[in-house]
Amino acid sequence: MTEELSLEQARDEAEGLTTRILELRAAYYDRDAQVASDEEYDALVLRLEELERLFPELQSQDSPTQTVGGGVSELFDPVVHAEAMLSLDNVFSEEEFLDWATKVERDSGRKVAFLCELKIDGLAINLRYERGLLVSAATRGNGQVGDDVTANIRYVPGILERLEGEGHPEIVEIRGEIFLAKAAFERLNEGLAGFRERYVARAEERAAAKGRPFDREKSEDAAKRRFPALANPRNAASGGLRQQIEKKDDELDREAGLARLESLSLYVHGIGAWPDPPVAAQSEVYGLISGWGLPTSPYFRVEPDAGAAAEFIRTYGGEQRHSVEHEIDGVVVKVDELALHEELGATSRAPRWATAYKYPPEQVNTKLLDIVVSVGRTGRATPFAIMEKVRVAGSEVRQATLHNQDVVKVKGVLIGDTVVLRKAGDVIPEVLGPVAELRDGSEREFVMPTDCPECGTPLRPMKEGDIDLRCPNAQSCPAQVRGRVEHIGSRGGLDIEGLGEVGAAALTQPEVPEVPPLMTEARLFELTAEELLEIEVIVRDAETGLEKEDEDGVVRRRMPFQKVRLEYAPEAVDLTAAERRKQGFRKDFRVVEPSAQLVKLLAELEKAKTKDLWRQLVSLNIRHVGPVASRALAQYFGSLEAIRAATRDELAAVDGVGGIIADALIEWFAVDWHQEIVERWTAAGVRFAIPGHPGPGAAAAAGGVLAGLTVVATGSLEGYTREGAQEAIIAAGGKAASSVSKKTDFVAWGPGAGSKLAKAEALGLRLIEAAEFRILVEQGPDALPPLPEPEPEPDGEPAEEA
DNA sequence: CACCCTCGAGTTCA
DNA sequence: CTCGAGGGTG
Repeated sequence: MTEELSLEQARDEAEGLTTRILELRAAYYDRDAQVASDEEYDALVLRLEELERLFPELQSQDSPTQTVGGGVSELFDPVVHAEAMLSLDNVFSEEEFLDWATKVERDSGRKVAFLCELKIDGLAINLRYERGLLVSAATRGNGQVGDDVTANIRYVPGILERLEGEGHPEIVEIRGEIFLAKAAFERLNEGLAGFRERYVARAEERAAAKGRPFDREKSEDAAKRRFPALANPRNAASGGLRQQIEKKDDELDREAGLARLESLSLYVHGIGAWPDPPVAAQSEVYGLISGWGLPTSPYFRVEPDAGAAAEFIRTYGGEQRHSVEHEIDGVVVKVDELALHEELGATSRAPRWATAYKYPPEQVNTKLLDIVVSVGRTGRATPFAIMEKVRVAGSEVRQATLHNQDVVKVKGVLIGDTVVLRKAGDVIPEVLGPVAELRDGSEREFVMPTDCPECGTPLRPMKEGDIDLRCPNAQSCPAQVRGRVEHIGSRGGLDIEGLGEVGAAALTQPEVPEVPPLMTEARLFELTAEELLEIEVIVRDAETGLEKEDEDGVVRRRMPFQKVRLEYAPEAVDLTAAERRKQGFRKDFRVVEPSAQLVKLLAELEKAKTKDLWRQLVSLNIRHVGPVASRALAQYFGSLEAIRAATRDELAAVDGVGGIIADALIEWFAVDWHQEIVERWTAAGVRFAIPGHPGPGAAAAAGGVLAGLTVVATGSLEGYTREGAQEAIIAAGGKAASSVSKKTDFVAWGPGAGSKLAKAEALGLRLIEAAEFRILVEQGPDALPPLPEPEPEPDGEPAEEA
């Protein structure tokens, strides 16, 4: 998909396609002569799907791609709506919205008030009442004809068989939205887990009764297929309403089906054709409907002008979006005055007096192309999803972790599935689950490999009962060595420039046969320019993946002191590790364009030899020994030799170190190849000591202006790097904590501060900014300007002022 | 036995 | 930056 397409072009094309598809469908349902071949129809739908993948914001619930199996399903009787359920035109930005509002005001020739309401991400429904009695409930379908779901709808709370109150017309179509509230969605998913358990228990009983053997695993799989976890509220609502509830004779099936229906909610938001309404404004219609006993949304407001309406849109697009009980995909803005509806009229597909402001989707559908397994520095084998690139919550996502094989199973995703993707906490991509309705049978199950994908060693759990599988070949598994070397070079470790992801891969990847790679990190500090100069990689064409050749033959470039740009190579994904290496791919990347920088890396390595002891300790990659424990140990013992010589009790005596960490240290030092690392690093000149340290047990002279105080820094503090701020706190004798708790004394914050600042505010902690932070670490807390007396009264927080 | 904290892993962005 | 796991501390 290399086409360049603007959003506008795509939208125009999608609208054309939508119209054409709906026409064809209508023709089909009117039993008209076939106006197009099935292939032509399919091609239209395919193209629309492709556009919606490229531009998820074009996707809407009334899109023909969202109605399964070509719109109105054969499983349900068709219902012809008395009045067509029009869709709404969409706007995607404040600018577009204001343009629309301006036009409406101009066409109206007077001041217009707008009714704003949250657009629920659910299913549109049309309820037909005759003489106050519910006669049918239908989905929107194609706008003209929908699916009859009357049998199901009766179980949805809030639906009335008979309208209450007075004054309803003889025949009335009431439009609303069926949805699953977020909390109900959570509860329903928990409930489904219960059904799975009951299903398995029943299968076991039945097997026992018949004296047949019982295969628990198989039964659990069957339970998962029968009562699958639900991916997201919208799909769950849609699936729930489209059950064949009356045909379910199995007790569990029926019960689960009812639970799904009873979890749904309804809000009504309009009335179909109604020639002489007794009210003058749309907002009053809601009062009327409420009077008949049907639920209306509490999230609506009449705004006096377009500016106020835009404010409403902004409010619910931001912070408030998550505080609403249900998912929101936008705001519907209607002209409030009913008389104007007539005047403004409608186009063939949408009224002119209303528009839908669409928020950027937080959840999108995308294709799960593959599930591959990677091994990290600790040897843990982690499956992750490779998806068709898709934009979600403001960035493009292609990968998401699936943690382990159990999570893959629980989520129920198959390779080839269309999956629902979101960003948890707006940052971390997460696969929620499959859209099972869109399966075509070509999907296949993910099988967790039994062997390490990089070194072939059989994977196994570390301890009995562990879900995580690990590669036990810690010493020489390329993935683990690479990971450890990268960790050594990282900022939290020895902070070596040039030894990041690429550098580590280049040094450890045993892909050039004539040069021995770093088989473990033991040789890291013995590297010489001569040796490094030998390492070469084959340059490949980014398009074809073929080896590049010049007049001397295959082009080879030197590594790793040559800067390399890596590019994602999807074609490498299906290869085994050995094949990948042979073909010159690094993991799933290919080398695109090398260029020079060696001396720098060697100089950096040289510098690292005399860096702080705690950094060197971190670089040994000992379980549970991160920067904090390392600092404590380094400060207390003063040298690696002293730590190595210490007993378990002596180690555990250090503040912040307990039995487990002590054990981890002792076990680490007992391993031969670990000792070799220490020996060779020492021989190469790594200092492993704090110069002038008096020796073990000499507790750090507790001093400094911040003694006994805990400070957390968050966001960017002017004049400090993230690291620098921590150093400053520690240098002043304070504790630099990584998370905010009520034991925190000060929270220094700057631009970009996130949840930590929010938490600090909630806890009522003392907040300081960069300038005050400087005073704090240089002169101590007493030098800070006094806190203004907190007003005992109104309106909470004092405004923060610079 | 509660907290509260750190570790470790994963991800994408500027 | 966030989460879960599992550590340490009071």
